Amino acid sequence: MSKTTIYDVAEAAEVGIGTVSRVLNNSEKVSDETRNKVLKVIKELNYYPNGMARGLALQRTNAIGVMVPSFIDHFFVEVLRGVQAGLNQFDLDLVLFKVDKEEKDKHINRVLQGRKVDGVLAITLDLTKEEVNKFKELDLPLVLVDDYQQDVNSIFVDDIAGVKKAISYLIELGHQRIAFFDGPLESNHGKQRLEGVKIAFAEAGLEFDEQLLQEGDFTVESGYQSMKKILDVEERPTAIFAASDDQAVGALEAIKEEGLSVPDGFALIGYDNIELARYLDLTTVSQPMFKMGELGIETLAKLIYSKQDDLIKKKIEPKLVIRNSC
Amino acid sequence: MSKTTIYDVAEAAEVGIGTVSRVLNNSEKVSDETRNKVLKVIKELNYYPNGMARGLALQRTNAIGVMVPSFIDHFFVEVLRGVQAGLNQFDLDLVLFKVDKEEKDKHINRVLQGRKVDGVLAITLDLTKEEVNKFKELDLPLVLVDDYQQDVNSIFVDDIAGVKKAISYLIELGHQRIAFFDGPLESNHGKQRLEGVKIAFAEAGLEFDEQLLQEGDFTVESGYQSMKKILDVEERPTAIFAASDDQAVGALEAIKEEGLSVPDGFALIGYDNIELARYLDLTTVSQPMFKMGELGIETLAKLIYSKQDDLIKKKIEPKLVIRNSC
DNA sequence: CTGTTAGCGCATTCAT
DNA sequence: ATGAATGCGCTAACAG
Repeated sequence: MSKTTIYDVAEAAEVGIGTVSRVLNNSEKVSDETRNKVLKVIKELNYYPNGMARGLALQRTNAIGVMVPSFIDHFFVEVLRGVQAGLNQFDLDLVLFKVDKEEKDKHINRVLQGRKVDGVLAITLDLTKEEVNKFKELDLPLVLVDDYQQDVNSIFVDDIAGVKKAISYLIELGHQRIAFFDGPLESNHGKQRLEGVKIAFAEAGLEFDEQLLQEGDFTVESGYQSMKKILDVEERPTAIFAASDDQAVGALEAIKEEGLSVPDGFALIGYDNIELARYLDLTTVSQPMFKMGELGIETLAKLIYSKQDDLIKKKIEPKLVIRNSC
Repeated sequence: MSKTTIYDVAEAAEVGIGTVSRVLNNSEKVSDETRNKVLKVIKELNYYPNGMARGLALQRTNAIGVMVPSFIDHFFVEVLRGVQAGLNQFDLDLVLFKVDKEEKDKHINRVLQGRKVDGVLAITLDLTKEEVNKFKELDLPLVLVDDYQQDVNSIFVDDIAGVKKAISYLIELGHQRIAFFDGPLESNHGKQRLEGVKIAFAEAGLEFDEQLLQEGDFTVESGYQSMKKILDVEERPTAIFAASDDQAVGALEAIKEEGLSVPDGFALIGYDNIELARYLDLTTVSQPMFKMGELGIETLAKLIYSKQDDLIKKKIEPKLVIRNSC
């Protein structure tokens, strides 16, 4: 029972393997009679075609790769769920590749050259132009999710719009001194979000005090440290805007340690709308993560299986979810 | 540049493809001179072997499959992280298969027969004997994670011990009427945990009031509904033990709606120790999810690549994490 | 030590 | 409509 091949089926059905292959691939050129005969044998023998062999012959794997940073958090889980939901419409396998920042090149090469997938979804990977080019050279379809690049298919959220919504809201509430806990300034998100902050201030006729900018890395610990520093500033801000909910959570801890609370001591806004935010009653910028995953694979599938080659870009609008932290 | 094959390398290096294959597979039987020559060409041409072809020839894919329920929650994410961590030691790809309860058979067959993986990790899948047998018939190594079966490799947590710890703790605190919100009674966990509850009561010389048993499905909504029902019972319990943290969260909501709180209105204990539990200050039974994932792939790798065929079973002890919800 | 050849399982011409 | 032959890219056994 260990391995039924197309030859076994052909023999049992008393036809050639070509015919079996045809019914397998729904070719029209088979008489109903033989088709049924073959189908019956296939069922009896519980036969399924070997994926590797089919891949080799077809030059197609029927699988898509999803590259994610080694750091798996709520964000990716949501995106992954979206990917899976989208995957249901197609008959594709999902290969998960973890990409360490330290060994980015090695990991990318592996995905690229192993040729085990027909296309790749790169989630929040901050790929460089050079890295993206490798995909082009090898003609492997690529879609960036939560990342953006000039001439690459991208599904991304309008960072600047999201940030502006948050800052504007705080300003409306009367806040003028607002601290901003950003992610790494060399990351796309870090840059974009800082720019958004500046724009929002400018549009309100105010100026952002760079003293109140803290560079961090989206983690709880980072938010905690940033808040500690802000508490030491001579003229404290009245509001905190964190570039991730995790950072907001960290900030909250530091605020509590100081004997203060939210929103009385500080107004606080996060980013991402992770599940925890609801329980903490944290106002935050919501990113449609599930949707991004879904759109991502839909886009990729289109690229791969309908040979579309025009650039596909989808910008998604984030929403401000207002709760009681400011 | 689109496709460099072993033939291109052989030609450029002026050797036969056999030789190239040998250096690729670190065969000792190649002179240093030719080896270096080939290696140089490989680098120049940026050549990587085609995974499909290699898989076909070797009857080995260098990938492992992870089957997960369609319902992806915190629990699974932690396990997956463990899997990835463990995967790092080996050079394996990870193929993720979602298994719908409704189409279990179809999905399992696909994994089984597609033959795109060398072995499978089945996480929290409540596989039947029959399903497990399919793997045996096809000689595809299988490791159950968070699931148990007589003669299958399994990494599992001692459910009964975990439940006993929770119930005993409540009894110590003086509670006698304890409601239990279980998962589906036809699931392994559902059965085990209920049994644990009964044992714990028996050992304390008490009897479990079946009226206080609520069957649910591990979700927040389920916990909410169960709590609603319990609030209608004539003689209310003083404590609630939920079979998942999510259920505990749902119960908490219902308790709050009733104008009561925890631990004053009810003592509350959850199960899983998800991240949220910490923030809710919820006492809960901790399952080492990350560890389970790590152990799972370690076990699987051993089965596949060192041809061990003795049954491997690992029982992990859960811990009671005491916080302030009771 | 190295080149050549025969599969691995399937899709796809090319004949018929 | 169908069977036989060829190739997908690679490994391994076989000669030399």
